[in-house]
Amino acid sequence: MCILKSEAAKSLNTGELKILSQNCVEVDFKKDEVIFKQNVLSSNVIYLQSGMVKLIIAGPQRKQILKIKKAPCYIGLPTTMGDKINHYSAVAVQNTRACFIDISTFKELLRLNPDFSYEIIIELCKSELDQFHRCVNLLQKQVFGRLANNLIFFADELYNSDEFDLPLNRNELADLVCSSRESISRMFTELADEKIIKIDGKRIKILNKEKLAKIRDKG
Amino acid sequence: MCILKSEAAKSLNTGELKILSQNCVEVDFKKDEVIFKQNVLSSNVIYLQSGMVKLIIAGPQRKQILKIKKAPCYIGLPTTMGDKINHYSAVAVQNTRACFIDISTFKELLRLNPDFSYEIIIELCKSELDQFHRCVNLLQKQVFGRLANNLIFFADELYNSDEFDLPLNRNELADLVCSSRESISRMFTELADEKIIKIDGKRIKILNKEKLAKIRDKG
DNA sequence: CTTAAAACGTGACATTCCTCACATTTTATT
DNA sequence: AATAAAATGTGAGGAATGTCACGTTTTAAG
Repeated sequence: MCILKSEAAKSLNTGELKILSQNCVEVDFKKDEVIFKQNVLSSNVIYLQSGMVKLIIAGPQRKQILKIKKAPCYIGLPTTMGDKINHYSAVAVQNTRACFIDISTFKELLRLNPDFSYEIIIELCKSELDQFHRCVNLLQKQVFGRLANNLIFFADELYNSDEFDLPLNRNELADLVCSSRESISRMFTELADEKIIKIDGKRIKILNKEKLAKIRDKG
Repeated sequence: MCILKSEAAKSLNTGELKILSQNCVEVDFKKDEVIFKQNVLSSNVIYLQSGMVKLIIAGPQRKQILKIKKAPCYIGLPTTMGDKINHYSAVAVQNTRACFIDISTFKELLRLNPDFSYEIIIELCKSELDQFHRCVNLLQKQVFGRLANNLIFFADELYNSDEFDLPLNRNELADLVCSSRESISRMFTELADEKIIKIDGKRIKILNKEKLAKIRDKG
């Protein structure tokens, strides 16, 4: 049963786990499949078992990739609990397995088990702090710094390796750092020219992480 | 007792309210006084009884005003529960009365009362959704749109009036919309020239709200 | 009331980076 | 393999806006 692996679920007892297992459906998604959609009624809390997902919001001018999340984690907690309607979409960037928990079941568990609630509260708080930092970073740095920031995030947080396949194409990278496809292209070639990264299509290898970190930090 | 007025506190019973009242201190702050400070150990959840507060984070290049919050509300919930150290500061922008709740008391209440936990969860979720929208707005709009957005926010959400005294000076407005003092100045004069607003020092009167809303929406 | 300090307004200039246009490469489809 | 479609790279030009410099106004302090 999927959610068993969740931190928060450790605090559930056998009876509660049974409730959960009876109201929880596992679904597989292929790359680019939509897991939930902005403006649609939200009725499930989703726990990612495996894979990776991008959260996308339709902004006033263009779409914006809010963040990329890797299993294991919850997705859509704020949008499911915070409003009746989804405020953003979730799309698989790899093959992904997700566990859909009915919202009333989830609420029931929160009510039954304060420890579970507590874990969820901590998770929400951390996520909001994270969001503050991400936002300030995007706002105050120039495109170069924002791109470097994300490349290092990919290497350190998503793939645990300095060589990886980009989870996004150039257009989506632009949507992630709020720039344009052309600028991303230009910066990639510049980073490659300076031997900071090596690029081959979607394949990225970070050659000089100190320099890249300097670009990230200087903005 | 201050926190009685909180939505979440409605779910507390008499015994729980007693615990709360015995571990809760009211403090008054004058304009510009610091309520809590970034990078300092966080040990209290704060409930604003009256007044108004700005949340400020030190960004990579400059300071950033995350948001302005008006009583009654909690402040610092994410930063107190999400980490040991404050990730941002809170400063009064008016005379403000705040209720400091010891964090262990707060956690105790969360554990005792699932309804209270639930209310906090909902509040955190809404706040994160809000933060997503604010962030995307700041990222995708030009300075004009961001400024217009905030002027309308001041009028509609903070003061419930189209005439008000700005809670921030020009420099702080720049920190709020991530721009420069000079740009804010120039935009104010331009908005005044077009008879969209009337300015007299800190006093602002919105003369043509439709036009202002158009500027906000067009970016 | 006087004076210093802070806040504010405005012009000139430089920089970042977006947009448009088009060529090239890669991927998908038949 | 041939063709279409999508993704990518690159140059030129322009718009938005930050920075610097300086003058003026407002506020605070003595």
